[in-house]
Amino acid sequence: MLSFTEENYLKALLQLQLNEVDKEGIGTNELANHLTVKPATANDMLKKLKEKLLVEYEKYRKIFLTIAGKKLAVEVLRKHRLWETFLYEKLEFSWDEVHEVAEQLEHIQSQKLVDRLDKFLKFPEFDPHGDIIPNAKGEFKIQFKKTLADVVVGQSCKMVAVKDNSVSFLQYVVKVGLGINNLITVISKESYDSLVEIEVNGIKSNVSERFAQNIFVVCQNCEIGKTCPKRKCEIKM
Amino acid sequence: MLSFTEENYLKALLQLQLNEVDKEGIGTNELANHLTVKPATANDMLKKLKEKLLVEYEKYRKIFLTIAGKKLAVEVLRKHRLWETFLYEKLEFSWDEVHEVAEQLEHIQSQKLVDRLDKFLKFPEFDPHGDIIPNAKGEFKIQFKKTLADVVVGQSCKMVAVKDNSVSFLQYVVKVGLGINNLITVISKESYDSLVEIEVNGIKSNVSERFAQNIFVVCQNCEIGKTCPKRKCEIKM
DNA sequence: TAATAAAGTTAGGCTAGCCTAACAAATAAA
DNA sequence: TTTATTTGTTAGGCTAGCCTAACTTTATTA
Repeated sequence: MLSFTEENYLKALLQLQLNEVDKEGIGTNELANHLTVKPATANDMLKKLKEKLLVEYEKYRKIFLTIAGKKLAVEVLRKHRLWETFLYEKLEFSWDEVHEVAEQLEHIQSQKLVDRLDKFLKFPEFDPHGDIIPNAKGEFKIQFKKTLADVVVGQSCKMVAVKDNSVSFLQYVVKVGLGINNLITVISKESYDSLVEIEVNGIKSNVSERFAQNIFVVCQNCEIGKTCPKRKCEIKM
Repeated sequence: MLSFTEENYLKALLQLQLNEVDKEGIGTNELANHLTVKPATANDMLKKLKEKLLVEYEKYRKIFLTIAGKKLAVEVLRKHRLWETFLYEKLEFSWDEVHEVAEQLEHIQSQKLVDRLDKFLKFPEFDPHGDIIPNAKGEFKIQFKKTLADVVVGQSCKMVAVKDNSVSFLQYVVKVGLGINNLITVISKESYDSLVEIEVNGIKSNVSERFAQNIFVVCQNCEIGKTCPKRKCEIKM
């Protein structure tokens, strides 16, 4: 059983991990800053969490959550977002009031409570802020982070999803010759009008920046559901 | 702002005060015992609470809550019972499961949360154990004092609450076939081993004196919220 | 009322989680 | 590549809340 404080450290690590896309690990200062404690304090806790096999961490190196640590952190996040949903939907709290109270409620220890709350709320997928609520198994519905607009010139990537689900956009995607699992290479980017030149199946075309921002991609080595080898494109969770 | 621990001490003092009607103060050992800590520990906290003007207390003397201390304690009790009601009515917890979780929830700090929860539950007057929920002003309406052990042979009574909220006791209550609002008739009392023979819904069983002392009852003429016609079943706060 | 038992207190010690100050390593810049 | 800067670590100290062991006061009972 973890203390409130331990749970907060794990949650902070998860949030930092999710926040920034191109991130190989989290720093002690960064973590401390996020929790508004001093680095020395965070350091103490990191040793403790390492001892408990909840973080991967070596002196002077970056911090990573272990599978076990991540699982626990996700559970806290799940509770947080379920409570936010409860406060917002059932108790008529406003959008900006829910967070503070959920910070407290997320630490209540009772599996049954979480399950029943989830059911009571009809298994919501999103909290009042539009953030995804992990399901009972701790799975986030996959959420991609990297878009075609993030890919640098000369590199290739794999299309995995679209951000915009409108008919007009989807039709446009088809017209450009794109589809899920297609390999896309970024040939060039024109800074003047922000056009992106891409090549798909040997066919070159130009798309706008806005278009590129609505195509989710992963690097070529990525496999859905697994951690990105470079820890970059991955997928929220 | 009080810590969880301080709140628990105040709540314990209030409960001990309420439990025994004719009581001139609470002892250190008694308090420590109720909280399952050592007397020395309770003593430390008493000094702190005295400093904060939440208890009246002199070395080697009995302990009393001050007005301020009682107010805070009642607020905790109110939250506890509101949460129990929420768990029972909205999340379908059984009545022996609610206590443990409410012990955690009662410490959540948010006046708005309490108010909204109260409203959401339609301002309940009683929790699932039949205990009175103090209103928003911290007023209790009534408190029971007559137990099954006080009922004389041949008379009937109505169960209105339990004194002991432990899981083991509550489960036992269920096993015996008892519940809130049940009509209980005392068939006989055995002076040799203090067993009480009762009949509920046509089913007879024997319970111990200790058990009987933990079942609050009112006479058949009593109506909740009104003064007992015989002025025996209820007490004021 | 004196002896014994029970209740209550003090002293000193422990851990979790925080701090500051001094130091060490890694990274960025000259 | 050496220096400066940033980042991270260690040592030592604090408080809250708990403990045990030794002691003191109050209550009980012979």
